[in-house]
Amino acid sequence: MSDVAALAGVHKATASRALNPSTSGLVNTATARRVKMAAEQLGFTPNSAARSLRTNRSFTVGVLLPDLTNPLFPPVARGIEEVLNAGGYTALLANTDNDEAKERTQFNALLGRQVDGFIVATAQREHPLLDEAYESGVPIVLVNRCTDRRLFPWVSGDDATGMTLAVEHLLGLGHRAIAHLAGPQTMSTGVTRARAFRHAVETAGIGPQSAPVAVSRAYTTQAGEYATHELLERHPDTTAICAGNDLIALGALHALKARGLRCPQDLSLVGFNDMQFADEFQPPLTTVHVPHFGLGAEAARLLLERLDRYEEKGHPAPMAKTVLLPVRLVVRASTAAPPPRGA
Amino acid sequence: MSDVAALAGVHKATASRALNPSTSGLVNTATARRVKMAAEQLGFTPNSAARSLRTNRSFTVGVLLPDLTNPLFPPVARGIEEVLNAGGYTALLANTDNDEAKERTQFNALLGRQVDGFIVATAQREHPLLDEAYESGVPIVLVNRCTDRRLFPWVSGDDATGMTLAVEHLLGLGHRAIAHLAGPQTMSTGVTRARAFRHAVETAGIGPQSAPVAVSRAYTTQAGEYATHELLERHPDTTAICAGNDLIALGALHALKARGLRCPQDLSLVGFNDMQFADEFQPPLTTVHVPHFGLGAEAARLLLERLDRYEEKGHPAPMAKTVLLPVRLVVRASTAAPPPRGA
DNA sequence: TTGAAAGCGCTAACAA
DNA sequence: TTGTTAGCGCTTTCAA
Repeated sequence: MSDVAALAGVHKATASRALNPSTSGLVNTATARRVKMAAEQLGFTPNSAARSLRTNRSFTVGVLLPDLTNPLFPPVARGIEEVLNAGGYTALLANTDNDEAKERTQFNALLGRQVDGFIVATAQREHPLLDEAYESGVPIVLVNRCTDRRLFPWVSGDDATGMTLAVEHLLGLGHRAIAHLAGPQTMSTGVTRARAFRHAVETAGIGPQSAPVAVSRAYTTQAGEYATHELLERHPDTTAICAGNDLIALGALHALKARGLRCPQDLSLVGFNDMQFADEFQPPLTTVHVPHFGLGAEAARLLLERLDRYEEKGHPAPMAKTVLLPVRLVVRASTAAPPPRGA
Repeated sequence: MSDVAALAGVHKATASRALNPSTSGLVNTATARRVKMAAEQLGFTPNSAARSLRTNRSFTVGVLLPDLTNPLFPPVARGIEEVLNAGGYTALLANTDNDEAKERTQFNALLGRQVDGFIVATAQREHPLLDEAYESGVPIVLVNRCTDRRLFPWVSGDDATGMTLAVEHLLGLGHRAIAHLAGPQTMSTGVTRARAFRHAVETAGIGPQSAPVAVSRAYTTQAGEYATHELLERHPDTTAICAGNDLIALGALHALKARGLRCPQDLSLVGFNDMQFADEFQPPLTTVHVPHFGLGAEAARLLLERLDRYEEKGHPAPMAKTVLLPVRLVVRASTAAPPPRGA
């Protein structure tokens, strides 16, 4: 930087001002141009560590994900990356594997790296770490899941509408014995979708005994498979299943095969999320499409907004606003009319 | 840090020494303990920007990937993350979308963030950016793909053996008209697998006319589908296909369906990589399993080694060593004996 | 074994 | 509009 200043024949402070978009207005246009030329010529790259040290901002955002290997999250990460990069920020991804201790470690490591804020996709309904983080005042935006205490801005797909769409689709096909394979009830997505399911079947005049809810202990294929067996043992007359997400639905598919049940001829199945390759399952899965890239992008936008206000006016009262992105039902081959009665 | 030093009753330089594992040997054991207690008590986190500024190292590594959304790369990223974190480093992931300009931008952005080195999964056989990077001396390790100029250490699955396994499996089932849907020949994986294919069929005494190679213009479902149609137009008597990767194989599956061909009854198909959900395809895909997590982990290990040597003795002659991890064939339902002759 | 002091590269308050 | 100066928090050389 001194070299650039020297080459341009100005003081390094002036060079700094010229090179920084937010302060380049303070400098003579001609001088600024001269400095930029010099910087270009010398291939100057500002030292971000020095800048961070001085400004107390790293232009870096920590992103807490359960697991990059879950096909749900790469699109979210891409959406976040896209918006953050455009704003001059970099995302630091960290996987927590749904492990509270690991999450704490990652969170602290990220804090040590002076991240300016967090985007968190790992929220549980009760979340001590997030409660503490709230007290500390770090800017945080939640994506996909939220905590019961609505402390932070939150971006999600419109789960309730999605589940309603799924149930109505099944109803329209003639199903009257519809079950829900709910996700874990420790997560907001698990209860929101289950609640919407109950409301939708009730509205259709279907009693709880014809619309059982089984809870899968995780959003995984394995847990979904297990829960399906359990469900069908107790409710063998079920003709359709709404799964808490696509992985649970995939597990259900496995369970059906194991029981010699055909999908959709014997039993219809609807997933949730429309994750990558859901259309390659056997049969291709009818599911609720959630715009995951958009979720990430919007979450990043909210955080950037907060970060910029943070910079300008100090700590504003954080607004725990909710952004629900629209979802739609994608009908594929896993749903059909129920088998004829008594078959 | 000054606070910690004060609480422990020592100078901040001593505190620094006590807290840093590599210099804590220089300090009295009792003093060191006292300092650590104080740090704990105050919840002290060292400012990484200040450390970076002073030491000229960020303990950060840039990772260039084509696209996180391609199921190949999340496991690689996880392997990298695991090893890097254990060594006190953080990975900065960047997606290039196979776009040279975007890659350059990302690379420079990462350099601006003072990364200590790179792990690159985007290598093309000819790669100007990597040539320049080599001149500049930044530590770099290649993963999965490599350049023709073997400038950097490189970690990959044993593609040649994998392809041989695939061909031998097909041969064993009785196939004598085997085609290869090669990946782009601008990438090392594309040519290595194609070369191994040619060698394997030749060894089996099958002439080139019975073992055609069609080149897919990308490692995507779409490109694979297109290439399959092209291949089958010209070689309708093909009874088995070795695909350059699983996405190409998936495209082939689509093409077969479109042409009214059944897999594996009419045509057998082998993929490459054993990506997530390859076992959910219709039919479940026989493919060559590549240990992607291991690839990432090993690449990170090589880079860390280089980085540590770098620190200790200045710039050593970089060794362009190659590490090939073992692969294995996973037989599923997309391969079977060829249809009876004349059928 | 510890303390003193300098300085990494940048930005921002203040002065000119 | 530009220059001067101080200092962000840490590490490291040198001296004690």
